[in-house]
Amino acid sequence: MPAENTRQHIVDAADRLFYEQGFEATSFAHIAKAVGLSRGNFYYHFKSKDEILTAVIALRLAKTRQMLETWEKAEAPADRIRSFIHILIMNRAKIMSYGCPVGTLCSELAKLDHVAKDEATKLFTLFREWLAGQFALLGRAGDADRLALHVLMRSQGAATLATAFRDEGFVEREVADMTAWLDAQHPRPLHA
Amino acid sequence: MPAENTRQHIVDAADRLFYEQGFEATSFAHIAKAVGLSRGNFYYHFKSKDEILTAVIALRLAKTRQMLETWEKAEAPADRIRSFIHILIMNRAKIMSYGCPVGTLCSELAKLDHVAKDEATKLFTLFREWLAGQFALLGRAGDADRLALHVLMRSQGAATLATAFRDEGFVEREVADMTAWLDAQHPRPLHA
DNA sequence: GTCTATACAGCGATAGAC
DNA sequence: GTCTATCGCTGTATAGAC
Repeated sequence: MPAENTRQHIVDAADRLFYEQGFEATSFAHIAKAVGLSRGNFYYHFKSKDEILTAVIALRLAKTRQMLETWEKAEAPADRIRSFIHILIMNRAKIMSYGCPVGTLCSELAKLDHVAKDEATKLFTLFREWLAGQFALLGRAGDADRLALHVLMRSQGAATLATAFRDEGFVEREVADMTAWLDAQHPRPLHA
Repeated sequence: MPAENTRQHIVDAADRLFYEQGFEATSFAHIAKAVGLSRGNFYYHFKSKDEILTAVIALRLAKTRQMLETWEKAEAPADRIRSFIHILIMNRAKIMSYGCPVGTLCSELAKLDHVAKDEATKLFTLFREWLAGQFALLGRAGDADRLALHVLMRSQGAATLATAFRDEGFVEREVADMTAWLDAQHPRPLHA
């Protein structure tokens, strides 16, 4: 297998395992087993576990940028924000088991005081700036960042409680509440 | 030193370290060093790490019940909820470093699929039912649980973002927003 | 580029002296 | 009730054969 393919398999497996088990709790053995590789061969591709983490964060940033670009092309600003909110519905099964991939990673790395914690925060910053951009397009340039943080805050709170209580109905109500809040933030076209 | 004292010292140290470093990342060596005890002697007091975790959760539940009781005695219902919200201000330094002790523990134990995860969720349930009780006293018995979850959700979201962005001003704005929201939920006495 | 073998530190946990 | 010594295992990481 070419090195690039193997490398990608490692990052994909690490991405999933870091999310599902946490960074600290995931060992090389776990990743190696998931990829079907020997532990020793690992270090040909990555010199350390931190290097894998860096690659995982870079992958998540790239995937997120791609998702946001897709929304930018297909939808109107208000619907783009709705798409963001609906991640909670789309991924509710995983969120109830493992929480939000961004929030839980940032929290874990903060506790570990890990060198990559600022890099992980960039995932939040990416959403924050994108959401602010959408609110600006909705005529709320003056408080776009505040509104963006509000959406992020509610998503994170909903995800954390969804994990703790494992209540699917709660997630649906939170999304409905957020959507109602969003509709109240901008003039809706009457012909919609 | 009597066994009960030593046991309490262990639980206190573990409580702090589990919060600051996470459960998985905290070893017996860390706790032993913090208490000033040898690793081996540990097992006289606790048979396993999970047993220490159980004791830590029980301690947190007891401390929380005590705090809520204190508020019940001293304040009016609306002020009790304000006291809850103001935990974010009181503990903002720790929250910016380590997140919310309840939310981060529940999320970590969920990822680990740990046997004690439901026990940790009881910390949330304690706050949830207490908050619902206060909203009921404010004449919102009909949707008290929904309002309680809303307060919990916002607190959790604010804590997670506070940890990620380490922005003290953000915490203060969130608390102000939540307080304004709270004031809109119940009729305020005009003579206040 | 992948393997086995291995180093060494640290983990949770145990045994037994004092 | 606290200690030291130690077990077996797993952790990250390396060396070198193929």
